Amino acid sequence: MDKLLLDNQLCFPLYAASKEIVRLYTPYLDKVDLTYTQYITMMVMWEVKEINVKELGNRLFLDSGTLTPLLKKLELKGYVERNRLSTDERNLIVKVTDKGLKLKDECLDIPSCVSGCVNLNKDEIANLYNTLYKILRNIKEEK
Amino acid sequence: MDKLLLDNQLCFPLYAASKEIVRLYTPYLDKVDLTYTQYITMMVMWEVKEINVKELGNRLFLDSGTLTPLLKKLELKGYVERNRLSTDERNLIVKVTDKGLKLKDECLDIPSCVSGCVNLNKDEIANLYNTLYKILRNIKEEK
DNA sequence: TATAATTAGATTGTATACAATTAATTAGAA
DNA sequence: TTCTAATTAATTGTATACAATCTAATTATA
Repeated sequence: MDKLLLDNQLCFPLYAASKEIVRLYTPYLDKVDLTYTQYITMMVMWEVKEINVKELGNRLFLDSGTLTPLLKKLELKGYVERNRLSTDERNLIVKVTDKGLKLKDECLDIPSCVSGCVNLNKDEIANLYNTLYKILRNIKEEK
Repeated sequence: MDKLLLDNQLCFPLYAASKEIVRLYTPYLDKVDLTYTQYITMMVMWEVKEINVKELGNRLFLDSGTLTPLLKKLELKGYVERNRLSTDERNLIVKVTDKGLKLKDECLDIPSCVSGCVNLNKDEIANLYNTLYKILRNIKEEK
């Protein structure tokens, strides 16, 4: 068995499926002028309202090299504010604006639109979800 | 149930796990001077020896915007040759070189190194593999 | 056969990703 | 307290990704 055959890789379909699903989001995200990465960033902001870059990066598995320019764009669009924490100026606090909160209403239908295209049954969804988070936990533990 | 909560997304752990696993490859791929995308491209080349950009893109779920610069880099490293098909000059034929074939020997241990870190059992691997390819098939059908 | 339509790659522009480094700030130890 | 270590973002550089456009080559068709 050839371990270097593309068909024998687990990572490749993961990589490809991830990209293809993100691509499915594009037409819907275009309508609200967000990229996929900006969209998941806003999800965190809708949930926590306020967070520093470090913790945001932990949740999204992204570092400041990705987040700094991305957050500047979200700030330009008026969805978040960026301010240093007065008690510890190393921390940049990202805070969702009213406009940012309102954006959520426009995104409500996006998840169902995309999940329709992926077309998995409930068991497959649950198993996939659990396995993916198991992978993420395993990798995080080894750091 | 909040459909726009990050924890309720299926795409997000897919996106994050994909990135994290690709990152696991990096130290091993650095040793053979390949990026992950270059690595999966070489996998196809090891299998088929010769292919045009279009078909390569179909297999890898990548387009010429990604592949053209990537293939030029692989050519610079001496792993592939790029030549137009004389019978139809629109086609660029990518052909693996002897040096490219030899590279495979240096990559033999990479899959097992990475799969060790992911740490899933056989059933989980099989289920994940099947579900991911089901997603890819479903998305491809809808195009 | 002349022209329109199609096809295959290449190019352009925008937006990630991430390693490595830097800068500013704070915490901690001598 | 003073100076070193650690922490947090920002920056730099390289490599994807991909939509949109462009160019050249080929095919289809009126």
